[in-house]
Amino acid sequence: MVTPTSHPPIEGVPQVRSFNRLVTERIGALSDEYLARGRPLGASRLLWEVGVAGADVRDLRVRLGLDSGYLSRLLRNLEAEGLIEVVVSPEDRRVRLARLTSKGRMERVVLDRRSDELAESLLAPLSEGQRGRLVAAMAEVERLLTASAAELREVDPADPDVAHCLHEFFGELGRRAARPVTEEDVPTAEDMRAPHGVFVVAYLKGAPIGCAGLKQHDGFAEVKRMWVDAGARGLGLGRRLLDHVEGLARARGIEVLRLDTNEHLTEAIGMYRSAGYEQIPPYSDEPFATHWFEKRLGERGAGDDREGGAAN
Amino acid sequence: MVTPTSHPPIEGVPQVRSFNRLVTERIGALSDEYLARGRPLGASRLLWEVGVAGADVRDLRVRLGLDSGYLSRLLRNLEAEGLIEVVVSPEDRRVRLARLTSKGRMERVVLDRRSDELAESLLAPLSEGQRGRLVAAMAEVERLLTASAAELREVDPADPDVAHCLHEFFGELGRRAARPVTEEDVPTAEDMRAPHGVFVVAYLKGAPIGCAGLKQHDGFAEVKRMWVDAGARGLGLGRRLLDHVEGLARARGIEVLRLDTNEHLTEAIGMYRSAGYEQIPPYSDEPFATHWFEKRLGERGAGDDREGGAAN
DNA sequence: ACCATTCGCTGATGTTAGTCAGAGGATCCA
DNA sequence: TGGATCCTCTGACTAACATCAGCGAATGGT
Repeated sequence: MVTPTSHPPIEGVPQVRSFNRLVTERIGALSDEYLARGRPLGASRLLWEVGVAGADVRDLRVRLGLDSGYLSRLLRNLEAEGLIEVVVSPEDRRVRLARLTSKGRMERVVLDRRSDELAESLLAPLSEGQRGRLVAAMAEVERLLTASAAELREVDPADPDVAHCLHEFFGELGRRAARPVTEEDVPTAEDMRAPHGVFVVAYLKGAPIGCAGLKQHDGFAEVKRMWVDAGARGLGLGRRLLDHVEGLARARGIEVLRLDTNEHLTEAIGMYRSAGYEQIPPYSDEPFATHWFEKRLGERGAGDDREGGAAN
Repeated sequence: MVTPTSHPPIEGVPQVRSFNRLVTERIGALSDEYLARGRPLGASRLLWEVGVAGADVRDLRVRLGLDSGYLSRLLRNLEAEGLIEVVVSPEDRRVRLARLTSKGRMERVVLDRRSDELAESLLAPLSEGQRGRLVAAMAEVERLLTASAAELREVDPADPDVAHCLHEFFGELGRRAARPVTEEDVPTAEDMRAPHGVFVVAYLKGAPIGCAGLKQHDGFAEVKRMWVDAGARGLGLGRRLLDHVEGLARARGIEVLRLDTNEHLTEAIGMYRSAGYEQIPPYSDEPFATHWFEKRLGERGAGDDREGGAAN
């Protein structure tokens, strides 16, 4: 799935390797020590994932990425310890529901405490100032690794994930522009199906968190439905989507990209400008459009050195 | 071993926990995927540790923290794959020496490449600027986690680690002061044995990387032999050692601390001043002493909130 | 009413990781 | 020279972490 760019060497690889080594050793070893309470670590994780609200077994399987049989066994072990109980779901009697017993809830509290202690054991030896810097640096690493984990995929416009994205997109547009948007106002992405267009969805841990579409016209192509989930902003994902779509357009020999947007989407407008788009007169009559932009795609230049054009 | 401070809640615990979760999942899962080349991960790690120069089995056992029997088995597996060969050491025929065959060296190169690819796969989706920030933040996390992993232990002055520290200390002192120091000039730490003093050594991964001693006199105590290994500077270890020794002194009811130092140890002098030590007239005639300092220990105040006094 | 599918469970089986006791040879020290 | 110690290996064992095939009950679509 991941195709590391091969030719231009990426700066910082040794530092990343060194980080990986240190962090997996230190954090990994400590986690075991703190969290395996006489129980296999997998069971502790499972206990945690069941959570106070309970969860159905199907979800747990997906979340933890476990084999159905294996999970079943783990559940029975926890059940034997009296920490959880598994009952059939009232809605679908094939589905089973795991939830914590009161003993299980107590154990979960203990686990929570142990997690805190693990974190404290890392912070405790440091001075006040060092702690602050460590926490800040960890937050930065976390943000950027999250950004890096986002994956772009070309998706068929009929995919439910596309509908989700468009729904969110128009929902926000309506809110920002203070114009109510009903279900029927939300268009499909059928006009961006295969030969005449592409629809790209950004995923994080399997959930769609952004999108962008490309629609070909005569002599130019149009970038449409640029959206990034509110919870995933600030990760540079919008720019990445745009770069990706531009790469796809370039690969198809397209030389001019256009797009329209709404005056209330200020961050988007800023991003388009900084990506080299210039404002042009209206070329469409989309309901929400207030600003129109255009960019000539030259040869791949500086700043385009990622995502490998049409790859991924 | 680690005793998390219990009462004053430590800031940043949730952030650290979140970081731990993300990093173990993301890096851990990726590591497996990239490095387990059809071989158990442990074997790959071992192959790596044997290294181009070869290593004797005893060292490997310590470095990887493996059981003697288990390691033996792993070695035989690698041997069966034709990746290493194990021969008896010429110096001590009990000891066995593992070294890579040419096939093993090639495999190690592949492993190296895979590690690079792992790192690249994290960096590749990011923009130039994000990469720079990620690498910088990783370096910061690594430095601070290393600092946090350093462990202070009270050690008997006869321990060979103490000799090592003093040797390094006087070596550097001689170099800085441009005055040759012979083996005989290096004193022992016998005057800091149990009831009349303490000697504290800082360890990182089992290796001594710093020290500080406390010697009790009438009416005051003296801090002596403050040293931090050149490779471990900038981690705040000097200050931590000093704080720790002050805590020990306080616990013994000592109210006045003195120390002498040499004009060429400028960082140390800076640290003493910032820790509240004030310059006083000479009180000793140590060969290298050029500056003398004193600090009155009051009640534990701000900035002393770590390491829990005499604990650890 | 039927069939395909979904869901969870069970049994069989395999690999990885790790522990423990002790054998056997080599070395060190008194 | 004789014990104590060191180093490695073997055999026996265990726990954790899976994978796979198939069963039986429930469900949804036609």
